[in-house]
Amino acid sequence: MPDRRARRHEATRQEILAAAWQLAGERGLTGWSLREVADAVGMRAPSLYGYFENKDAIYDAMFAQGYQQLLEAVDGLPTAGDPRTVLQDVATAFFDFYVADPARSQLLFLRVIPGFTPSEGSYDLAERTLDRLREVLGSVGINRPEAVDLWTAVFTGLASQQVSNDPDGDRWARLIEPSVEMFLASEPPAA
Amino acid sequence: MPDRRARRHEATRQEILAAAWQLAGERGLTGWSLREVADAVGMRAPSLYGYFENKDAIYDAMFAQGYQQLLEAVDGLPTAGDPRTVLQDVATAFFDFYVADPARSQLLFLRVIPGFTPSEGSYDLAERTLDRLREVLGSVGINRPEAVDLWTAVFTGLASQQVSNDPDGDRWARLIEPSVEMFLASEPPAA
DNA sequence: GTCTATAAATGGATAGAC
DNA sequence: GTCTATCCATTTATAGAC
Repeated sequence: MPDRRARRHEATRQEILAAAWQLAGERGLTGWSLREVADAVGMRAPSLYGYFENKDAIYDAMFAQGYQQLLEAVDGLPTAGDPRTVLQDVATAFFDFYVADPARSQLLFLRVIPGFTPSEGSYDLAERTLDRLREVLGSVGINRPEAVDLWTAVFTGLASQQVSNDPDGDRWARLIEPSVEMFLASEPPAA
Repeated sequence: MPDRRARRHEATRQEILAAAWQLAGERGLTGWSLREVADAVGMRAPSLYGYFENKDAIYDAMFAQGYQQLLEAVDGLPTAGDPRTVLQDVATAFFDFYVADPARSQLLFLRVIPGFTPSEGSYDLAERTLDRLREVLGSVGINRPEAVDLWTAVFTGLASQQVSNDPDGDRWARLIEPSVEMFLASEPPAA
């Protein structure tokens, strides 16, 4: 068990990240400054440097945290069982995750921040998340690498269109089910 | 025929836009300043204000120009004929357009710039481009609005995955043809 | 039409006191 | 661990001379 000081430090880090997420959600992924984050947690900007080396380190922690959240969302899903049901569930979970926080999705799935590259550790987490998706799809007989790539393209595409072109509606959300059917028809699960 | 002065003015505007595209391509859509654009065209930053009201006006002109380019790419495509061929052509044309300039694609298809909204005129151009796509798809019997939405989702998805996850390869490009087949199987062209 | 000069604000980041 | 003070660079944008 870590000592009190280390835990307090970690708690403050989380507060800072929460404030950054909030601002990113309100003003766009790149639409906030360190001063604003500091204000939001009741600090002055220089104090942030006791918790993060620089702004990119905050983005990196957000990147890792975002994939951690996605990993948990995918982990909570049932595997095996009726392929149609499993695929609808994972498709819906991913879609919901994507549209729930468009700024987060830009950070995780698009290359939007000039000069920012995730650290090796954060990137590993992204890999593990994709591995977990492969497990879920594999559990219902979707194993071809090309099928997995097609799956990610279709559902990032649906979610991205939803966010960009109908942010308050469900124009593309309604296409999740037909998309799964389309996918299943062209990619019949192997035994 | 406009007088020499107006034409020179327009030519300089185009030079400025070309420089902005170049910088956006090299450093990301938001990774450049007015000063750098000015340098690239051999001006000082304040002189740009003789051609564009502000930076967002440059983004707006780029937005319009990008959709103009897409419109021309779609207009150059054959309509009618074998549905499979027509759809492969339009899918490939769109995919190539998207990956040819990821910064342009972020501007046109994603909401990446904090605070920027295209002007009404520029947005109209985007609408006309989508109308033209509807014509092409309609020419081979794809008319249902949901089918068009699904089409845009699938192919923005493929292209976006290609750019973000395999920028120098063809991992998702190779899925264009199977995706068209998948789409056709689930959305048989109406007579 | 382009320049110099500069405003006015904002940004990330560091030094050093407490 | 947090602060004040400040650096230093950068940004968009304007005023006014040439």
